[in-house]
Amino acid sequence: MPTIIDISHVSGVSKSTVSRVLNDHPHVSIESRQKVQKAIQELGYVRNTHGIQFRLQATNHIGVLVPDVEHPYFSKLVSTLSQSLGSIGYQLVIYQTQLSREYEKEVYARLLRREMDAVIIAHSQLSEREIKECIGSCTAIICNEAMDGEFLDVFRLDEEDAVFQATSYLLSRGRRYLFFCMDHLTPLQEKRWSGFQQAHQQFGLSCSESQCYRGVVTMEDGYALGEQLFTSDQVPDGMITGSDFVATGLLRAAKQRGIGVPDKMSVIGFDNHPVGCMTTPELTTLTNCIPDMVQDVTQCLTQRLKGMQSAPITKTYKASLIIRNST
Amino acid sequence: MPTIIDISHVSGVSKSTVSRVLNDHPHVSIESRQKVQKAIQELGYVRNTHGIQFRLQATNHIGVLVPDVEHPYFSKLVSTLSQSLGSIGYQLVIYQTQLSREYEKEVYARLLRREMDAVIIAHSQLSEREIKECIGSCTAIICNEAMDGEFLDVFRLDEEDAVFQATSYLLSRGRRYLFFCMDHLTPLQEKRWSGFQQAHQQFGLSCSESQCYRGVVTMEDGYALGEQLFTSDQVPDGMITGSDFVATGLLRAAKQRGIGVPDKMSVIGFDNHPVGCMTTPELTTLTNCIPDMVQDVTQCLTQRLKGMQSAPITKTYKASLIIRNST
DNA sequence: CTGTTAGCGCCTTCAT
DNA sequence: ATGAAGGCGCTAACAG
Repeated sequence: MPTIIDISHVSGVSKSTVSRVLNDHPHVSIESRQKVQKAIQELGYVRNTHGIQFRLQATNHIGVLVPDVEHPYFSKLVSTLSQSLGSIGYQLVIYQTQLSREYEKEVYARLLRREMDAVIIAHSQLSEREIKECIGSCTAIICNEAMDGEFLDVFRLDEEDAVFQATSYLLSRGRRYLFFCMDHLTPLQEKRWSGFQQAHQQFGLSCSESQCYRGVVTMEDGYALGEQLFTSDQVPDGMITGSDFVATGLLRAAKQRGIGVPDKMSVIGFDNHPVGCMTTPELTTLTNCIPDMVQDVTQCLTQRLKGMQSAPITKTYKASLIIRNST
Repeated sequence: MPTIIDISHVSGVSKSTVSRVLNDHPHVSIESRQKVQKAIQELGYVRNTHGIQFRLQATNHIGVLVPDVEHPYFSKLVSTLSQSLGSIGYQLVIYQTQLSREYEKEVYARLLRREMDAVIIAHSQLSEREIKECIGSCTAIICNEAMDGEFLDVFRLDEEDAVFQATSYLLSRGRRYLFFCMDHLTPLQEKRWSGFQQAHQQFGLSCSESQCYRGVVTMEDGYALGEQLFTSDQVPDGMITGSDFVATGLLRAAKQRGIGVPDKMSVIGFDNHPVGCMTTPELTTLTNCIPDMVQDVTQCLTQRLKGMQSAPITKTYKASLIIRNST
């Protein structure tokens, strides 16, 4: 494999000049430039990224922490992030935690070792303080997870408000026995539950922990929960879910158990996934904020990697309720 | 940032010994080991991955080429690959081509520059020969795409057989006017179309290009196609699709247009995604082979990266038809 | 078991 | 506009 030294020999200039040509520096004579380019052609030279990364102590790789990219929300997020970061020269490396705290810490250890230039945390099982302790002065941005922004930049949906909107809407339509399903247990999901509770409070109604189901993530989970719930003697008149997929599973179970939607029961999804338009009835849902969030995260990240030292930035986005036929 | 030199000073051994401790080499006295570990503690030393990668000329990063990770098939594939490779110390870097030949070539250029140790090609717009020309002696494995295995290792579903099975099944049940929808135009999709044609041939029936729709990828695409087809005067009595999502869209359109499934028309999906159990009727579908394929790809990749020089390996997996209520 | 030594390929000051 | 020189952090012969 030829190196810039070989190029410098063949082209008759110094390796400094070769490097300058390679990096499009100004103040290189056209003549030198051409000699170098000719030598590059002749020798079939390709730059060795390891040398560059070593010298610059940067990889141009950004890690992203997600529970699992198979989850439609996270695959959308990863797709959008990869596009956005790719367009400015960063590559996205996937780290699927599968909810393991140990694995998550391992990723932060890799960050310390400089295996990546920064990490985007879309899901975490640690507290913001714990994360900060793990990463030291490395760059990390919270994107999606509902941290407080005490130590780190945070970009997130107002989850509390989102579920508050959905819950209030059902309560305002006279529904009185609602159930809520959350995903994996994280700060984000707790905020959602809090929104559920607050809406009840606002209406002067009470609700209890027994109306909250945890660990309901997939279509199958939604279906299984529906099968259980709709054959019990405590059939709800409204369900608020963590994703359109879960809601789809619930609709399926409701149909099989003869529970009319929206007559007897309302169902609200989350994320405005296309699947919500394919169900019968079509799904009322909450929008997420992936496009805006990714854009802001990308910008913030580039600033931080350039060395910007300002206080942590927090930005919150509002969901909107898209009303279709399941409510 | 302390380096192994700092450690060697503090611990009173040479940097070689420090390196040996760091890499768990045998032939290091317990005494030295302890001194080094103590110094590492004291100084808060963390290894610098750039130095290691530079020295070893390896990144432990594997690229994966997909059209888009938002596509459920590819998000499943990426998820499984990431898990499998992660367990043996490789990280997965996403490259979404969005069907761009130029971008794909750019990724191969990065491979040449050693930005990654190898690339897994799950989708390509180039011929196998073109790919080989781009990557030279670098490591690339075809995983999913239907190449011939002339130059590269290939792990793939027998797409022809899969669609042959599906088509034959419908023809054997008396269906006579079938339509086929394919995804993006790639060798893989052409094989599928070929399976469709062969099944017709086997039954002594003819079929024409007009029965083949291209670029039908998402639920919305399936729905739009259904809307178009089912309001025309050429309503098919069977549809074979490239994914369960497309099939779901078709079912939706059929329902809206009053075309009974499976009475008037059969629909067959692909991939055995959970969504196929949530539709009405439940979807007949073809299995993919992601788990087996990923396992074999992982093994092959490690061999290649260890320097194995054997002739290209080709392995083909068979799909099986899962019959539910849409046929 | 340990230390010495020699780079891996590149970028970047500092001269000129 | 160009060249010389130094060094980023680490591993792996090699010699003892």
